[in-house]
Amino acid sequence: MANNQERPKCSCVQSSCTQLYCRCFRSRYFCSDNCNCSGCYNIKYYEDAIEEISDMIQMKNPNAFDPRIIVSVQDATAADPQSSTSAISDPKNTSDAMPGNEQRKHAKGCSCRKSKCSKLYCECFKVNQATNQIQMIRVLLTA
DNA sequence: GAGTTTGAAACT
DNA sequence: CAGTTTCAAACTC
Repeated sequence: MANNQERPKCSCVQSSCTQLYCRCFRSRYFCSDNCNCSGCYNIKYYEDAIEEISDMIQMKNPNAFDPRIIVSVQDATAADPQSSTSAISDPKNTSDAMPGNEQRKHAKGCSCRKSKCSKLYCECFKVNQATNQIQMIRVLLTA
């Protein structure tokens, strides 16, 4: 757990990594040494400000930081045998408080036009790829 | 490595 | 709420 395999890195210039443009910020990671951002405020030192800004954004758009986790179909059977009755297809089930159980997968559609969601331009595609890799690793570990 | 394309976020 | 602009990343050369 010490290593973050998937640390989103960014190259933000204008946003100071304080807007959702920034992948790190949107994923709620602090920018790291691997980032190429300039004027970055998304670091531990400015944690206070970041938190404040995040709060502001969340107030405007509660779904702003929702990870657009998508699909990961097989995961449902393996990790979540009992609660398959709900949560996924129930938007009214407030996603607010569910500590310790983050099996919910709400897909937030993309707006891809040209790439047909088969290029990394598509955020859904990216998430799928990441999920796929994680599953592969999990399979390897389980086997 | 510089320039283009692409889609998400921000803005009007 | 639809159209436009801004932004950072994926892609191309």
